[in-house]
Amino acid sequence: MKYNFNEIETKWQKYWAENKTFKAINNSEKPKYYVLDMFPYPSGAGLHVGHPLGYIASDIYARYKRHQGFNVLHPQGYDSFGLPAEQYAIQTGQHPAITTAENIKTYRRQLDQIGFSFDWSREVRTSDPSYYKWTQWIFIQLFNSWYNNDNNKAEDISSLTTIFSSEGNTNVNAVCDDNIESFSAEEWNAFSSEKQQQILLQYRLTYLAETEVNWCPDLGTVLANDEIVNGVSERGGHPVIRKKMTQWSMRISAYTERLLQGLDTIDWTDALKESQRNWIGKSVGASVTFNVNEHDAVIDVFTTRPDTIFGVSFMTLAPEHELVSQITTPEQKAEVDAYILATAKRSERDRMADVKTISGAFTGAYAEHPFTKEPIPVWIGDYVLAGYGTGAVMSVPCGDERDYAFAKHFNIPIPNIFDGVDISEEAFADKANTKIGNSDFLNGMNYKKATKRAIYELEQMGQGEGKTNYRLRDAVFSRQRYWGEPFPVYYVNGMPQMIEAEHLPIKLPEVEKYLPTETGEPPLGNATVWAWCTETNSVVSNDKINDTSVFPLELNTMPGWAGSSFYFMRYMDPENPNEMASKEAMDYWQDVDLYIGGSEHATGHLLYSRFWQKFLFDKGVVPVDEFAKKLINQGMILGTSAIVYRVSGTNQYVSNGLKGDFEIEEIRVDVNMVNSSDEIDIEELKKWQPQFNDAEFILEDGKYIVGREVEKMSKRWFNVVNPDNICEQYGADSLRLYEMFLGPLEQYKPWNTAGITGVHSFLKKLWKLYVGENGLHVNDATPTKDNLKTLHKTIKKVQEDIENFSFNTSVSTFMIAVNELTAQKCTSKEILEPLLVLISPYAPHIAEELWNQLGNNESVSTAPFPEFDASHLVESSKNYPISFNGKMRFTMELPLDMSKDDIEKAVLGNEKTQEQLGGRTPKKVIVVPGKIVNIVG
RNA sequence: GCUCAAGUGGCGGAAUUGGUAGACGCGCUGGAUUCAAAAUCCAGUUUCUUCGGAAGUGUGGGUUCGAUUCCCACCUUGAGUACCA
Repeated sequence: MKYNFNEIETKWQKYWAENKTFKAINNSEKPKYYVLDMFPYPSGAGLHVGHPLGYIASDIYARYKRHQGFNVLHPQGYDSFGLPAEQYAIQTGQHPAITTAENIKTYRRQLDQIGFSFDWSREVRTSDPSYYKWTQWIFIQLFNSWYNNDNNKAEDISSLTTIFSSEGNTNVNAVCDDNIESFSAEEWNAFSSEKQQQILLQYRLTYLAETEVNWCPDLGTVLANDEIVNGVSERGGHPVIRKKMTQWSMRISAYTERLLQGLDTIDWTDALKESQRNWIGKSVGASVTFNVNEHDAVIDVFTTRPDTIFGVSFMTLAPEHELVSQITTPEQKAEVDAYILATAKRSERDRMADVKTISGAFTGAYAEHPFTKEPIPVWIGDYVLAGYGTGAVMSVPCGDERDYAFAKHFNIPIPNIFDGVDISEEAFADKANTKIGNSDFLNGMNYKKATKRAIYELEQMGQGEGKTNYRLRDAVFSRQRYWGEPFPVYYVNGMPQMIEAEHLPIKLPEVEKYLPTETGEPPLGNATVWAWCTETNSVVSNDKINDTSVFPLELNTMPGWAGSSFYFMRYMDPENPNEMASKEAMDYWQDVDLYIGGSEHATGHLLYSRFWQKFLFDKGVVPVDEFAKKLINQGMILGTSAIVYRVSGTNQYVSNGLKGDFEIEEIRVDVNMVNSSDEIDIEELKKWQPQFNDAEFILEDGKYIVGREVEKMSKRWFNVVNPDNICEQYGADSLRLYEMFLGPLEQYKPWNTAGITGVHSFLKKLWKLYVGENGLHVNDATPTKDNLKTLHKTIKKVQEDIENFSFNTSVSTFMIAVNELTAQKCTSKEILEPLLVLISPYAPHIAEELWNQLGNNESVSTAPFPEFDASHLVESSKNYPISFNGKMRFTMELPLDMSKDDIEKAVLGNEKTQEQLGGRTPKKVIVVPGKIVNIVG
């Protein structure tokens, strides 16, 4: 009987689906274990071999945990709202729901053929109304909450209005907008309802505000900070400009400190934690207020070095700073205006790229130093960013490189306030080795002391206070797109109102066109049935809008990260129509034990999810405030592109080895036309694209050899390898083993189809170990010592590997085990049966088939993981390596229970040792028990 | 610029309390089988070598009887971040 992988794999995939082998139950005697993958966005291109890498790893772990007796939750679903489906709809008019459903079908087929142990009964789709009902529900919860700094948690908005109506807002310690006017209880109660709503918006955890946002004209939408890379949009690389718009925002700033501290409680990689820390960007320092001379104005600055306040010799404002026009003197106006114009013309990107050029302008105004009362010139400069801190800095040229360079460039004095430090060449920014001088009451103090004292003095004068600043901004939550969650919001007199939870979901309306309207409104502006009737509590036609009961609905939709910020909780109870998930389900599953996914989500999905989880925890909805205990980032599988070389200006193509003699252009061609020796099939190439139809080829040794380049697997490089082909040719088990065998999980590694024959022939050998020409040749023979040794060292190694996520090395371990057992002619069931359990997480189909052939009726996945017995590995003696002066010379068999002294005697009495020593007496003999004997002569 | 990670055969990669470097696989070489090919099996495969050995884990130092592993400096590559006051 041959190893017919196609037949076996189809058979068992069908069996698992029909028997619901991997269905997880929400209560069990067994301990729970939750293994989660980052769910995919179902793109039109389908899966390539790079996509399943993380899924295979998590599947191995999930199957391993089942063998260990855990009740395992291992779900999968689709992040199915998003831009590509919408852009496809704009081009073709096809409804995104239809294309998305088609894509999901392809994904499901491709995932199924790899043999994952997902519990598909728990599938979620973020674009499904029964799912986004809960996305909308969470939005309403956020709207109805404020953040109380006194007890450090989110509270219901009703507790805030209670305080307002009894004592006003002066004692409220909340995370809210800046510049809130204070009011008394009487004033609050006298405010109109609209005014009250306006004020509450400044406290709510999601709020509507006119803010400066990142507007991407080409995409026709605003973007969050994490969707912008190097000043252009992450998707498509379009330019992004700053623009003031009224938008929904999420008050994630309320959670900065808890998001930071929570990182210490979870087992995520240091790199990932570090990038979240950087993104949050905490810096501790002080805010200082400088009075502007001859103006009724103050400049607030944030500084991390209040200890250097006596070193201030000028101040710098961002060119966009609101005070600039107010304080600029008539003489300086022309220069300042010209500078502002020049910087406005430069794109964000130019400004970032060019950090060396120093530029700025003097406003003519002076501020007053809070202690010395000296006048300080006020400049503007584009090295100060409007978006960070207050958009103004106190410049201390002796202690900051940028201030130093600016001062040098404009000939501003550089007073030295550091004792015994030479600042004639560069600034001294070292906090640790500072002794302050020339600074009145700070003289002689170190950084720590001086900082404390300076803040104290500033507070005494009412000119400043200790302050912590964060880089993390509130997250803009509106998108001007069609294919996203609609907001459960309608407007009465311009004020947003929430639709009551019992009327959710508010389903996405049908539209004729998916593009924004001519007036710049989002695509939902094209909907004709998109108004809310408060009498019937339903969506009605726009033409019924009146002032009393029918109101316009919000036209924006939610961003991509909304639906992915709680899906891991919904998996626990995905069909529940009454709750996001039942309390029993959440109490049972608690959180994700192992989360595997790409590191590109470090500052997006993974930060927002933590934010929502903490909020839902505050509200008592979820039982824990970090959703994933452990997280692993899998690396990427790269493609190996194939390149042909066209001789410039001709239709001739030159082989790789000869290209040096020509002026050439590189053209990437489909890797599937190239064999493992980098030789391309010329006939296929000619047919592949019209430009090659009558091309001529300059060959080497009668062949055309392509060039190779390792890069991201992508359609545009024609280097995509489809898992369908691999499964068909070698089987899913080969694919699974090979993806693991390629290298460490976290690493980036190139795909090379040629290498798969190694793991494939291993599976054939494994099959042959069990099945011969005339059927199964496994019997009840008593295992030999060698059999047991092979089995148990394999158990030990595989278990260690899985627990350390070193899946690549256990594939080698299996190969060695099968080779050894084959050489030992092992037929013993006692050995061969547990071996299948070890292999089944990696290659489940073949394991299931052989397990079944051995006469088991239950799935192999229900079998316990074999127990390791060290006694089979213990030896009575060991080959000790003997070295002379550190050089390995020979080995010597010695009993394991021998004492140190006896080993020394035995070694020195040995003939070979005598030979090595050549009559000399050794100075020293070093014995490391169980390892080595070293003789020093 | 800063932060982090990594540098081992032709290639992917093994090797952790510091103890025989190159496991396992690909590729390559030779052989068996075959009319031939594929498949399969066997042997070999770090480099140099006067066949005794010698050198060898990015480079240069250090600690140690002994270093791929620990320490210092440097070089290279990759990732992240970037005027954050």
